Amino acid sequence: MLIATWNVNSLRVRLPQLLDWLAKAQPDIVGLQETKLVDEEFPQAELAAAGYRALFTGQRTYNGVALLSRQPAQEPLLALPGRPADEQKRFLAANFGALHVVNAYVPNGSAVGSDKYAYKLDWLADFRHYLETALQRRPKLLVMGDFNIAPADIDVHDPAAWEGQVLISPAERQALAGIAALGLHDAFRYLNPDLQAFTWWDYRGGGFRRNHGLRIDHILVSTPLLAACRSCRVELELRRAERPSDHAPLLLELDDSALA
DNA sequence: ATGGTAGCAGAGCTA
Repeated sequence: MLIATWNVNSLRVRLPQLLDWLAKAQPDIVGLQETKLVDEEFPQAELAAAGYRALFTGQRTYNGVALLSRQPAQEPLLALPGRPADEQKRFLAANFGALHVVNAYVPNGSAVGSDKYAYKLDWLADFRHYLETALQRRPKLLVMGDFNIAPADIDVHDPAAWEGQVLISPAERQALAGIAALGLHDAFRYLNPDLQAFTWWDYRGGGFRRNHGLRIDHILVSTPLLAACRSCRVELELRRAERPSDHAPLLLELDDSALA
């Protein structure tokens, strides 16, 4: 089975690309971030026609996440437990057989030391707590999304230029390491120990053309799923497209035994 | 060079 995560940066704008890509790549489960759509405007019919069911929780202008799947999701969860009811729409979870799937849009953080940076670290603490409890109930756990954190210097095109900046700062990396320490493994790095690859390139300054990117989108898998991981790669074609998202999809090929 | 581009919304914020 194929599992993918993609920050679409407006599902309204990217829907034609998404539908083309679903038909081509045939993923089984897809986590989307930054849909920027209220639920009433979610393109449920178009996705159903393409063979995908959808869980979604959206808001206007900012945030919004969706979880697409060929098979129906079980026990959907539309918000991160422990956060206030009026929270930003950044979290979805559901079960597919034995597999517990989490899709997250981690706050960007704006700038180190800002209020948004503090919000990011606070959100990550609650996120970690959720994952810790989820792992106890559902040991086959897959966590995907836009984490807005580059785990190590190999994941940064110019670590010296980025030193101390948001997305790579020590506190953010420690928060991600704390999640990894629960027993959640970075599937891309596990399968490609020395490969440099990016999932996001700034729209500004010809970032993609110059390959000035970061690897900030991730798929984490719990230890019982490691043996089922076959391959993990970045879908660069969608970043090359006309009017692209600033992120490219990340795909994980997982043995079907993961569902059992 | 504290810029640059994209999306939403219709000016300024967020990324």
